[in-house]
Amino acid sequence: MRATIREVAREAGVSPSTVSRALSMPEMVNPATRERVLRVAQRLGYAPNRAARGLITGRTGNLGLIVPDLANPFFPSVVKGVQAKAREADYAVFLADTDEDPAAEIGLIRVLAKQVDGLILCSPRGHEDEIRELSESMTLVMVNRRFGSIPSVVFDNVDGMRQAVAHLQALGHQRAAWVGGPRTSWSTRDRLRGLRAATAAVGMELVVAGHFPPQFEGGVAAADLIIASGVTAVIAYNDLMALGLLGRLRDRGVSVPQDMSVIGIDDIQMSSMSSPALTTVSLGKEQAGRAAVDLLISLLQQPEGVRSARRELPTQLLVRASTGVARTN
Amino acid sequence: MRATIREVAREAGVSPSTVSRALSMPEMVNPATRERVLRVAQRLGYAPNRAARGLITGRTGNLGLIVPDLANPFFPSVVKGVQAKAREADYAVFLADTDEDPAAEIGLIRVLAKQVDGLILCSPRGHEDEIRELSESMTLVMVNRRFGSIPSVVFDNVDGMRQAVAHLQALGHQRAAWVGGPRTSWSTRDRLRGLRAATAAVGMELVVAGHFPPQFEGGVAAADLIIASGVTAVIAYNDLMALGLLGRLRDRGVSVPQDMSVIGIDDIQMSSMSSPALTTVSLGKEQAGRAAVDLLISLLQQPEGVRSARRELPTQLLVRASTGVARTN
DNA sequence: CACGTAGATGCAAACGGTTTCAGACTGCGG
DNA sequence: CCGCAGTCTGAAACCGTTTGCATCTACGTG
Repeated sequence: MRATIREVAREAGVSPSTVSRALSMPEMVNPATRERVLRVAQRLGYAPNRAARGLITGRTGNLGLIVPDLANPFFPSVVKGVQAKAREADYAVFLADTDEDPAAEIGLIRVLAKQVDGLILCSPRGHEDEIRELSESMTLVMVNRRFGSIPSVVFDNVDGMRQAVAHLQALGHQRAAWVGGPRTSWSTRDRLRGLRAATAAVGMELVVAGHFPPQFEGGVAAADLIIASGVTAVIAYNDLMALGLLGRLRDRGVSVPQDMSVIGIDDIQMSSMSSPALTTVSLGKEQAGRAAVDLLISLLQQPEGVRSARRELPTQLLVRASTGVARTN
Repeated sequence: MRATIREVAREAGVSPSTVSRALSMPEMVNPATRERVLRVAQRLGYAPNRAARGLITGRTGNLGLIVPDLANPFFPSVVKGVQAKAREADYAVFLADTDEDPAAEIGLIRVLAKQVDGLILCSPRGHEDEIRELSESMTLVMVNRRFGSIPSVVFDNVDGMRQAVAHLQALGHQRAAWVGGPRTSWSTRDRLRGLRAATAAVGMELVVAGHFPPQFEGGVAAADLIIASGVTAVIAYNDLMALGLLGRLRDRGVSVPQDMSVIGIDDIQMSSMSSPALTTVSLGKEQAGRAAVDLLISLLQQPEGVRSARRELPTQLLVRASTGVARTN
């Protein structure tokens, strides 16, 4: 079927070793023969079998990427970034979706681990101990989570929350609510931490509404609590939930932004299309994917040096139509 | 690092061949030894190296999946379906995103082809000849496209369009417009074909607005043409475009559904969240992904039999708030 | 002219499995 | 006691590469 290195060798009148060298260590072979080999390889459409190569080199040329839920538009964006960067570096990407299930996550990591050089865990929900243990037997990078010395790419949630709070304060809000995401999500904790710091700094009161599924429905479910709490502004764990809030608030006759200001996080595409358009803390999602691949590849190339590295990406508040001057009673 | 078959063999006091058999042809080995081997394998955490196995068996246990654009929510859904089904069948999935670029598509197919047993091409934009040629050297399944005898999974666009037109007719519409997707998309042609048949059958006039990018912006761009055309209803190639239409219509002061009815296709999540909520032709996206994997695996298992197979999935009109009784002048 | 050296190439082993083939062992009938 | 069939098992070849080492050639040098 496909040409093998032996056929190329025979056709070019050299040994397989020479073909191999002509392709991967060009300076070790006579320019004339190299030229001849390359031409034959070209003609036969030869490309080395990566599995066979991986067998001996111990490197597969594959990356693994694990995400909690592709149905949340945040993740496809990250995947796109990973994909693009990996392709540039000539890596292929294995993708797995855990459906927000920590157990499935660990299982998938285990099975994928054997087929890749490195793994990117996007917003992993698994237990710290398990991830830490895995990180000792393979190189992995986390996105949207940080603990221990495991390499990671995260967003500057603290600054993002600071911007959001500053915006609300400028609009005269004095009490704001936080609608949290999954209990197992690191970023929900990190964001809440940032929010606490930011509200405390400006003397704003913060009402914490607890944990909800990180989906549209989660926002819908949280809305009535928010209305009852008497705040004039609400910040949601992500845009999907913020949009859910928006929907339910409208149904309840609470007009946004006159009666209530709503801020999301992520800047997914549809948040610019809602009505009112959603004010949100924008994250460089594709950029995070690319950064994770960068980090992973640099770790793979390091002989056995620093096993730790961290990147923190900036966040930016995008003011749209869902925030306004606080209602004064 | 990881246990090899030889270590298991030594530990269990048998030869590597026996270990191999104990694992993959259980009935060929004495129950007692098999038991012993399995226990040792379990204890050592042994799992066969798939690359090594693939080298000799010629099967990698991997599937490839190529999509035009993960940023369009249609595709993540399909990916999810593929992913889930593949995992059940113990296949790992390579994912690639072509960014709607036919050239990149062909390139990615070529590079992925060598590392997988089969390939799923979702809404491929490439040229028929190239795909046909590729299909001869490997097993592939297309989703959302059909030509020649290449195995495929498609939606029953004709019936979907029929339902949409029937709905519009019942509301009294006499002139409707079609906003097409990419020229290279098979389904845009297929849908238009269905639409032509359906409108002709009921004596409705159809205005074809041409081709637009299959994104929100494409719908925005098409909106003014639609308004100018004087129709009372419009059907868009996909929901993203329909949402773009909705947005621009509102900006232009055209109220939906009083002045204009809008129908999308795909039933992506956000179409139920827009205002007004979008009437759309719902497609079983995850189901399509699963069906494609099913098909692919059955093709792989066939000794060399029928190389062709087709599945057509039903479509269903979902009436929401963006369609209403035709405006009477 | 003998010799050391450097550059280019080939040989063969290795990677971690699977599979063919043949041999060892068992139990059984003659 | 021998032969035979049947069941298990092990040795070895193989998949397609890479790579350490040996070989060979040609060349410059003393």
